[in-house]
Amino acid sequence: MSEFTSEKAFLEAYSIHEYDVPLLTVDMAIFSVLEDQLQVLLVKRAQHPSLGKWALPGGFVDTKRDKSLVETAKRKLRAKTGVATPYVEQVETFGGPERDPRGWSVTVAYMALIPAEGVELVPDDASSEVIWVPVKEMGSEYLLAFDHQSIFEVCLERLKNKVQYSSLPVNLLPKAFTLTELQRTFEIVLGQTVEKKSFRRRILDAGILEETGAMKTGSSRPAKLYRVRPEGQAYFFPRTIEGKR
Amino acid sequence: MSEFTSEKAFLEAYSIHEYDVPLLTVDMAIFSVLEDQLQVLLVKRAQHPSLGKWALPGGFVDTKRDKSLVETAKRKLRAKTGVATPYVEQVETFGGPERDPRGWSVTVAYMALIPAEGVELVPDDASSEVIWVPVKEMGSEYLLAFDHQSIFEVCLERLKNKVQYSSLPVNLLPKAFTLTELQRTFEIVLGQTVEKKSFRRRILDAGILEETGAMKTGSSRPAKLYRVRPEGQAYFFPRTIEGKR
DNA sequence: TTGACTAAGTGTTATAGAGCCACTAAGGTA
DNA sequence: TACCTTAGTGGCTCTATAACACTTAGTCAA
Repeated sequence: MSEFTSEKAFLEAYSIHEYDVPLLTVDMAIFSVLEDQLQVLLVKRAQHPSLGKWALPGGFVDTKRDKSLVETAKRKLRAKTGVATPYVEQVETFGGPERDPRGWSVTVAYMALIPAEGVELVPDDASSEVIWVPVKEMGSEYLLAFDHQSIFEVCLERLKNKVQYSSLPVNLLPKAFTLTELQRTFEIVLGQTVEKKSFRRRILDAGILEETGAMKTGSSRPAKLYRVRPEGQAYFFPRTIEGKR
Repeated sequence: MSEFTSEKAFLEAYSIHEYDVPLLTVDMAIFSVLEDQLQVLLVKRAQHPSLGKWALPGGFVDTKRDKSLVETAKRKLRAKTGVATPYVEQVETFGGPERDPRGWSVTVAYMALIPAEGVELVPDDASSEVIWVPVKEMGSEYLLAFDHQSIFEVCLERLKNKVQYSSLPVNLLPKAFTLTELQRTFEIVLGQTVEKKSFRRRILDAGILEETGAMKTGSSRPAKLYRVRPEGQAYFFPRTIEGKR
């Protein structure tokens, strides 16, 4: 039932402030590979609540400018890292009365994958410090604000899961890379080694890469350089990596 | 920076109503199989806005009672169908300035799978009618309120995708069922036939079912009845169903 | 120049879980 | 008792994976 006869009358009388609305934020787990380790980006909060604590980057939707939730996420990411074209994926939305001291709150969690090279971490007025932390050190060394530890764990699990059947890790590498570098990146995210021939066949047969034409030279046999085709950023393989038998 | 020295002082001065917060709702695509067809539950809105239009069931979080978002979803589902233990999965969260005439709004979309038998659809003060609609008729026959058509499509796509590598459709059947009935349910959701032997091997080798001991008799050879083991409600197969060669 | 070293890249077989299809089994019914 | 229908199986092919030894192409030091 409604006491309003027309929708127009209803909307004119409507004010969101009369209702008990939850607080809404967007948080991100931004992953990259540095120094042969999977790392996640943390910020030190420069604002209440939990001022001074480490947290996943995030914040409020700017209802004046953001046209969607993923825009909010990308805006936050760009502010911290300068990266304009990340791989971004919505992971899960968490809500409850206890997760934020300000009351019933909801956060939409995203994860992002970016290449480490050329990224410069920049603090802003919401965060006094911005750092990369190896995921292995999470949980012990760094105590996160709110429920960010469990949000981080969900994002990490999602990433580790997807490595097994998708090409997602290509988004962690620079524009051109060798197959060995790609394999190493997969291994770092997976947490185990993979067999060289199987890996190369899997990637090459998928047709998600193309040769740049250039070679990477070093102290041994030069390696072909590849780049990702547009459709290769989120390719799904017909089977998972099975791992050792 | 913050003008408050302590978090306590900050929280005492904090009022959510000073901020431009988005509207938050929870919506659900509730699926079931009736009359050999995959169907989705729709409600006719009894409230502004979009009064009188068809929509996915959903509504606001009850900040007094709900302890999490999935509780909100389950509460809505139970109110409409009476089903207390559905399979529920969060699908995606949608937000934007245009999707609701009341302003910048966010909806957390869930999908649910329930067995059709024994379900009684009950209207309440938010919905004047509650009906099952075959998914094939969606888009043409029923025009949904807000952006519910595209939310529905995302949920349907997620379901169709997951059928290929998970046991989710077991949640669409009553407590005991035959392998042929299970196969038929998979085929209905998949939208194509599957090969009998492969299907049985796949399901049985997974160890997600157990025999009830009883048989289903009819006008031909009796069939063994199975029930789902607890871990079988969301089992993931090592490979997808490949389909015809 | 050459041989050792290193990392890139390949040939080949084994394996697991899928598809295919014809077969047998067990009930009803005329 | 013959026949129909659906349940359930045997055994083959096919495909993408794992395994592992092998070849190739560069650097570097003697």
